[in-house]
Amino acid sequence: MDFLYPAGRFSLSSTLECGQSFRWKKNTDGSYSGVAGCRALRIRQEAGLLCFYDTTKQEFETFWKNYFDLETDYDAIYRCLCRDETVKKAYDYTGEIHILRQNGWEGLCSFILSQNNNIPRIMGIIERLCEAFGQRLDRGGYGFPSAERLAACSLENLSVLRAGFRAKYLLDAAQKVTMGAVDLELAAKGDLEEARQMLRQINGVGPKVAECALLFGCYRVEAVPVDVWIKRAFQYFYPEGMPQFLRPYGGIAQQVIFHYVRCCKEALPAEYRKSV
DNA sequence: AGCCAGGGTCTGC
DNA sequence: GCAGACCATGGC
Repeated sequence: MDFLYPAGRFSLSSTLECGQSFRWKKNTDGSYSGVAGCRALRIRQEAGLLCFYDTTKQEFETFWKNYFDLETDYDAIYRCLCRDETVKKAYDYTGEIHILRQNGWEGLCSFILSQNNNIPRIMGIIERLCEAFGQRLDRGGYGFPSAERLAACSLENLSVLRAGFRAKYLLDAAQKVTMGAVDLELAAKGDLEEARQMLRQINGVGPKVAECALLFGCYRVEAVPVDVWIKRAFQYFYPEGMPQFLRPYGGIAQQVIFHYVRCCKEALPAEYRKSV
């Protein structure tokens, strides 16, 4: 059974393609198929309406509404953020990106695997990770494997992922989460600076990966990951630093700008699209 | 062939 | 504190 929901200014395509989740694939008919947690979904947006395929009102209300963050007042957030010229330009290009309320463990793993890597390959590694160690789902696809399941693996077991040097980082994360040295529930609620330090105990988790895990895995919207694109973009747009008033939603501002400068060739002058 | 990809670690000044 | 080599893999 399908379920329809009026989505206001929400942009499904930008939200799913802006690089915050690696589990959604666009189908030839324009819909998207993906898995979150242990649930598979096909979804499309048409004329402002979100169409959830093969789901129920019940599942929408208890899961997908929260996952797509449809109850947060993004109108108010973007009204504030768009007082900044750069965010306004980016927003006009990308539309209303939501921060997905993804699982913390999945977010951590995803961005450990993202380091020095490109998005298509990250998607492939995560797909193989789920196929090899996750749970097969009724409606097709595979759930994301638990930390306990991965902690029981050896490095050789993970060789099927072809994740390269990142495999050992994944194992260390699985072990520390399983042991409780890293508590992702706490990272979602507690002091942000303490959460950063906790995550950076993990081998292979530096400033950027920690920030991504916090923003995209723990919904810490004040966390601002700085990768090479954001570094260049900020040098160009914010030579004096990001305006203070953006900070409470700095992660959202960052994400809109990230998607904008990557997708729109005119967003940055050529000398800022390559190193410094 | 060589460079790059949503970086991090380790070494050497 | 900071630059530079190195890390696996795959696409262009």
